[in-house]
Amino acid sequence: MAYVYRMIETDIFRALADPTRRAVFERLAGGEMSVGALKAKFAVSQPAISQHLAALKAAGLVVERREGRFAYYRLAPEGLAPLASWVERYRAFWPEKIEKLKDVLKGMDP
Amino acid sequence: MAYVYRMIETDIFRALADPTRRAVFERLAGGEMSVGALKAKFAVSQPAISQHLAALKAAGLVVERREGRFAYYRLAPEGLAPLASWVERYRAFWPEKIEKLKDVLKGMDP
DNA sequence: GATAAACATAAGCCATGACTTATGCGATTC
DNA sequence: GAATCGCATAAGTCATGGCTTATGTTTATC
Repeated sequence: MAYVYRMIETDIFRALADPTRRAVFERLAGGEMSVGALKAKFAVSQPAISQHLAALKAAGLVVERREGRFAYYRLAPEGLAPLASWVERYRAFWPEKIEKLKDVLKGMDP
Repeated sequence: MAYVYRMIETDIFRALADPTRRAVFERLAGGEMSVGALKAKFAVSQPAISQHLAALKAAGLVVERREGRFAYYRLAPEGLAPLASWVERYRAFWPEKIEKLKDVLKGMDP
């Protein structure tokens, strides 16, 4: 009976822990993309992209849309909800000034 | 010149991706703890705990306080700021109703 | 000052992960 | 309908990760 419940947070953290895979996720923030178009943006093989997408999909972070022989992937941002929730839980421990730091960091990112 | 800049997000995601290590972090939310006290809460060896703490510390998620031969660790919740910032960036993509889902999830966690 | 306690570090083991090339499979094109 | 395209899956390789059992190292105890 051990380990009956998989922790979705683990899947999400793991999916986003790899820099390439996280970059794929971030790319998709620009809009829906086919696997081939996505592959063109990275220095890895097509199977590698497919494998990353499968991991992101399993974590609930992207969704697939089939159209003929093409597969289009787009963000499933609601998949981040458990992650946001997890972080939120520890926001209670933050000193007030951290809120400002967070805003600064937000501004820093492209 | 490649890979000069380490991504702090990667360290944070990686640190929290392991269930045991994340559990250690969550434990520390209950308050400062010595390594020995922490070890008593988990079914792993003392070196394993020390290694997890080292990873969390390297990611900026906990801080160490030395007192004689004891080492006390406590949360550095501000270390979550880059993570919160990262999530925040994609909150823009969320549908409105997700905010409610997040609250539900928050209520579910112990 | 020798012993023990609390913790960190070293070294080794085994599983997993991220990548590759090779292959399969449905959809299109000729 | 044979060849090609777009993608997924299989299989293999190499590096990394998390764990273990030693082995320090520093501080307290006798």
